[in-house]
Amino acid sequence: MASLKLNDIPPDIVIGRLPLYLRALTRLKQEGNDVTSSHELGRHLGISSAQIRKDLSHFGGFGKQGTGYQIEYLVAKLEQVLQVDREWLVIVVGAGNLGSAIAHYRGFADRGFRIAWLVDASAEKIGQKVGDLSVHPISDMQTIIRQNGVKVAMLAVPAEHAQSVADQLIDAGIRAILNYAPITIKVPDNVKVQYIDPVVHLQTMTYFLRSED
Amino acid sequence: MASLKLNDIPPDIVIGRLPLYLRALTRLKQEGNDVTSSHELGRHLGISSAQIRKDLSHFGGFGKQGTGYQIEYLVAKLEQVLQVDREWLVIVVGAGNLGSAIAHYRGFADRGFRIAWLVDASAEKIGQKVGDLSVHPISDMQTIIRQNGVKVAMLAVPAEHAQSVADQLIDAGIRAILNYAPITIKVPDNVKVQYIDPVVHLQTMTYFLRSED
DNA sequence: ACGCATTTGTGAAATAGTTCTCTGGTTTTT
DNA sequence: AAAAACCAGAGAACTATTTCACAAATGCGT
Repeated sequence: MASLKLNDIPPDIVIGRLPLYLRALTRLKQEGNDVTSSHELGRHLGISSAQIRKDLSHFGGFGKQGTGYQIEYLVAKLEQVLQVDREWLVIVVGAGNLGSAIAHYRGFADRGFRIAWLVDASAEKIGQKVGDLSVHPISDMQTIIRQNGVKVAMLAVPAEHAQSVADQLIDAGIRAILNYAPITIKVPDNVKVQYIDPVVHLQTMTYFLRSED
Repeated sequence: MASLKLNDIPPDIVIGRLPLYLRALTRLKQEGNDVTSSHELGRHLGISSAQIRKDLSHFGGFGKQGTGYQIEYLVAKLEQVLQVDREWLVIVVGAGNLGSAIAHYRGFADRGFRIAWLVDASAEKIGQKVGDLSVHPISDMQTIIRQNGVKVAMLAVPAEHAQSVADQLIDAGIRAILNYAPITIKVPDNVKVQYIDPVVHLQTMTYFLRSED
């Protein structure tokens, strides 16, 4: 297979920046650019050029001295590194306002993810149409995951149900959970979790809202 | 004023964890606990106890040897540090699926924020009811911000409009922007920005979805 | 009253991450 | 054709962050 050349073990924090590089590069491409440099990319992202070069160097030499990076090539490489050079099927748990908004969002498709199922616990939601999807009962959740080999889930249920739903997801084979519930969940080492809690971001910012300028 | 005792300048990364501590503490309180320890809190959050003690020590000694932390007291202190011991008025820009989901979400109120206005650029949305709010025209945005001294905004517009809307927000007095658009925006030093892009989180996780376990 | 188990806060040590600086190669300008 | 401007990659230096380890304080059980 020899899928990916690692010059050493890249720190997690580096992995977390790669999607940002990918996003910025895609935009630069859309704007008509064919090549870019660590300096230009850094300017777009508010990151030092040295950091970008160092980050990329963990995965191989993608650039050319004097020229910079061929955007198309670098995008392909980063997609390969992040394994989004394929399509991941995603199941969304919770068809409330948030789950529905996720199901409607058009921004997943061209970045490696297809929202393929939406499940909910409440009887009155079952069968309802949300965008292209119809809401499935949560009792079918594990079957859907197992039969389709789903590995990625988004969790948009109330905090009090997040842990038990996560347990069921993992039991059925889910290995990556994007958790919108404002609570830390416990998962085994072989499962990844990321969190989205807008209030955490807001509270981080209000800390700095002291000075009068 | 002498509002906050700082033993030294706390790193930004520490500030980013305080909302997580606050969230976990609030939950512990709800579950009927009155005191906790750095060890217990760390277990809930998947963080070492030493880190929690070190983080808190930047703002003063909130605990008691042998006993731990009085949750109510620590919550009050953290709210004070983060300045969420008051209510921040928030304006949401963009009344699409995402903006609407934000406007409906009940989780802001008890954590320091009140979603008070929802504005949108498209004529057909103006006047529509979204939860308790009605959609205002984006032409009123700066007036709303100025007249009410709004400092915090959430940005839920398409990527191509994010920068220009941000510029207008900042011009009107906004000092903290939570940006849901998948693009990095440029802001002056005295403005804080945080980003929420679910795809970035998903792509970070798929990197690790290599091994078969 | 005393010993033992707990627990904080903290300086020191250990890790981790970022920036600097230079080498070698490329492109553009004159 | 030479000079000047660019640029990636990488080791070294530097800075930041986390963990360790321990003194001092508290509460509990006997």
